[in-house]
Amino acid sequence: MSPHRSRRRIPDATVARLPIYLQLLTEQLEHGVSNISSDELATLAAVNAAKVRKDLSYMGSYGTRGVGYDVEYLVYQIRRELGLDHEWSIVILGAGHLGQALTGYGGFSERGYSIEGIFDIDDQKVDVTVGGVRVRHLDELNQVVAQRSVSIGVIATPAESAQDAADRLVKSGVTSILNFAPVVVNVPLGISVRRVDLSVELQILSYHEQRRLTAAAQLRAVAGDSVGNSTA
Amino acid sequence: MSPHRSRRRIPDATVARLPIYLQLLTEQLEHGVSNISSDELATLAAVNAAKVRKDLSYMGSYGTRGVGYDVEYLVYQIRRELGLDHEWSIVILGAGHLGQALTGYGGFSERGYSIEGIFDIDDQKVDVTVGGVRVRHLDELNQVVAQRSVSIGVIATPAESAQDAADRLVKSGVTSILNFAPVVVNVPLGISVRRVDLSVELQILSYHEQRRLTAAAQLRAVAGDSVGNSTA
DNA sequence: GCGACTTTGTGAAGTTACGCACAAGCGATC
DNA sequence: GATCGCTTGTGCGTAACTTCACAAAGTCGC
Repeated sequence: MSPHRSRRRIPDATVARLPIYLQLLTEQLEHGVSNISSDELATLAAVNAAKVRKDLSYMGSYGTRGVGYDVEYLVYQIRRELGLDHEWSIVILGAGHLGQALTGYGGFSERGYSIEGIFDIDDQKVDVTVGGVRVRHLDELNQVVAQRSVSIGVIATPAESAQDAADRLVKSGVTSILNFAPVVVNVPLGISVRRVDLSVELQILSYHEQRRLTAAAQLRAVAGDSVGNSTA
Repeated sequence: MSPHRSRRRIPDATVARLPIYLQLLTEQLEHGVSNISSDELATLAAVNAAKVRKDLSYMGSYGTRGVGYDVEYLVYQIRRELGLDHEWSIVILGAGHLGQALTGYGGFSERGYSIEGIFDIDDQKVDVTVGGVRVRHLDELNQVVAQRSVSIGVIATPAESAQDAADRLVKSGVTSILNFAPVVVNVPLGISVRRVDLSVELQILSYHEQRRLTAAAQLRAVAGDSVGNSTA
């Protein structure tokens, strides 16, 4: 997939779990926990302990046998691996509820993402301040991206404006895009896009709920059969 | 994992993709496209065509060789499989920006999720109307869940209130929980929880951006070496 | 109706991820 | 400083997922 690979490649599945570990470990650190075993971390993350150890081993071996891992050092290593050891400048396009929620979402600044600007095309929203950040007009995007060397853009617009937002981001020089709008946006080669659809997880959830319900119904039907087997 | 399995089990990886297909197909339908090939759908979803065909085959074989798939029928089948052929009643806990964004998010109602209530513990927020829904006090939760037979609860509270929200949801009788707060919540056995951390995808994105940057730096270093090897 | 062309459905091969099981290593205790 | 208990790091078998490749099955034009 990726044409570039430095010395040790970390599996995608592991990369997807690192943020979870990082969050749990940071939490533990705040609670004064300075050492943790793979077993404990596995319980917190609801995964297998061997998986935790293998995941962590991709970053080098930082645990002590018989003891566990130093939480602070682990946090440092994961942050470094994820590129969170320096600030990332990001911009948010769309100052609706979602844009505002993202701006106010502590998880971003907490992890080293600095919101350099939130933009909207609607003059009504421009100049309003949300979460300490003044909303700017979309026309100022290029300037801000260039000046603050922004490399990541977040699309929080309605679906119909998402492609336009993506185009403007690309033109401004952003190289990675996080798309919260429920559409697939087209971008030139070399630009990374990741999509987050807030309703996808809900649908996965209802799929399982659905199965649970039908399974229960079938059990009832079978039980009924074995008693008065008239409905063969 | 799941103790129940009806006739044909659909792989998790496929279930996770079905919502994407559904959304793309619905979009196509709106554009007047009535037939689609696995190849076209694969391009839209940015995946392999064989994967699309295999995914769709788990729901039974609804395509026509030499022609493709009937978009409308496919939409119907996916919806049925995901349990979207009937309405799901959901409640949202937390009326902050995220809760409001979710309430106003078209993707929910569009797919058959009916927001039966949005709740907050803060009296300041209670009785305000967001997205056509009046914010209620958390104390009314049990009543609404019972009356409207709600089975899915969404947590959109700050991290520190998430566990309390989960407890209240479980007590009220909800059996599936979608958690947007960046913490892991504990629930009794038999309750499904899925977590969505808005910053996880951002971290995966910056991981790749990071790698891209270091790969480029290494290339420059190598190029520099071969030209004027003074910076060994 | 027949041949050329298209696209599905799916065995089989290939790839990635998971988890067991255990040797290796570290700390503590006497 | 040897023994014991605990936890890491990882080789390896297995499972899940992806992709290839092609026969089967359909359409279309003549």
